[in-house]
Amino acid sequence: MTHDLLRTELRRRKQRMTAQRELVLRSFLEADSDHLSAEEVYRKVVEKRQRISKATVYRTVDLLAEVGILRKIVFKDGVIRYEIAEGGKHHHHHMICSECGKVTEFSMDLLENLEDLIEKNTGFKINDHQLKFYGVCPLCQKRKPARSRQGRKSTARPKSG
Amino acid sequence: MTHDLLRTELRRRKQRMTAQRELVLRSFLEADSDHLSAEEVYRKVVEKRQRISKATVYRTVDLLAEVGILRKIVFKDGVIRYEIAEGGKHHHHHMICSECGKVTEFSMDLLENLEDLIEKNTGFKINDHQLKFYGVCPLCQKRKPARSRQGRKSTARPKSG
DNA sequence: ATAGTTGCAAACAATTTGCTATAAG
DNA sequence: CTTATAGCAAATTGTTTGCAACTAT
Repeated sequence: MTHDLLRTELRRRKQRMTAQRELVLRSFLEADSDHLSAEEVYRKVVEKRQRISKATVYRTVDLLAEVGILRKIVFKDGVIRYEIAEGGKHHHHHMICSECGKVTEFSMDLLENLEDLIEKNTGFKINDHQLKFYGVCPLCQKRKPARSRQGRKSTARPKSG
Repeated sequence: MTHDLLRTELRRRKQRMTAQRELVLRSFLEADSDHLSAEEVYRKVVEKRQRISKATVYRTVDLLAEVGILRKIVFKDGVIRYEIAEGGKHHHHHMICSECGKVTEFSMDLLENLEDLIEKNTGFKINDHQLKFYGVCPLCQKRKPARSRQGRKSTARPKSG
């Protein structure tokens, strides 16, 4: 259970388990979508009529990432998101649709071996890797058979491309 | 020549070649380091005692990316950077040191085939992919043989981890 | 009791936007 | 001349920080 992992880690660090930390963790466990930004976590907690501040959310996701419960991921929009790390489970990767912003996951072991190879060749000590594919999902391909010529920004989110 | 490519594309779009666009493009061509943020481009231009505004830099890198001359990349700090796309040249990838922030490139064809495979399996139309390794470079490994237990943030840049 | 934690508001950083003056074609 | 573009400052967004009031342990 991720909860216990957190409690244990907090004890080791002489830090405390609080209602807010529980709420943030729970947001990820219950989330239909992975990849939550601090803002999204905040909204989820508030929607449940629980009390929390944004600053606490930022501090908590950061803490959970340090402890290894969450993993930080950033897509091209520059917004920092987090996802559950799920133990040392095989890495999954992300496919991001540049039209609708939908993120699809897929797993691939492949890169694990690569880490070792690269460590040997470069002397880099590798802790993490992230592979992302950017493209257009099947649905959006149907929606937009022809591409307009004017440079329009993605309507999926602020910024990005 | 990248310049001509830009001129041609601009003509097609009924847009104009300006001194500022030239300056931004030149910043990338002359840069010792790849991976420039808008802020960095701005500083480079100003250092050369040329006139430009930040807004123009932001608009221009965006334009250059749309045209395909630059490619957008974002590391875990959430800052949007750009690098020259260099024609359809084989992708290179990035290894980011979490201690000093240094970025090392390496190339790997491997993923090109993968794109096709994934397109077939998922129906996604893939335009781009990015692979990043996060770790500690050889130099920093020597500097910091033991890791401190207190959660300290990277000193390399604002934000990040 | 004693630190660690919260919330708030203010600070900061990165990026975008509205508008007028300017300059490219 | 006409319309795209630059510059500037103000607005937005995402994130961090200082500090007094709280609350786990």
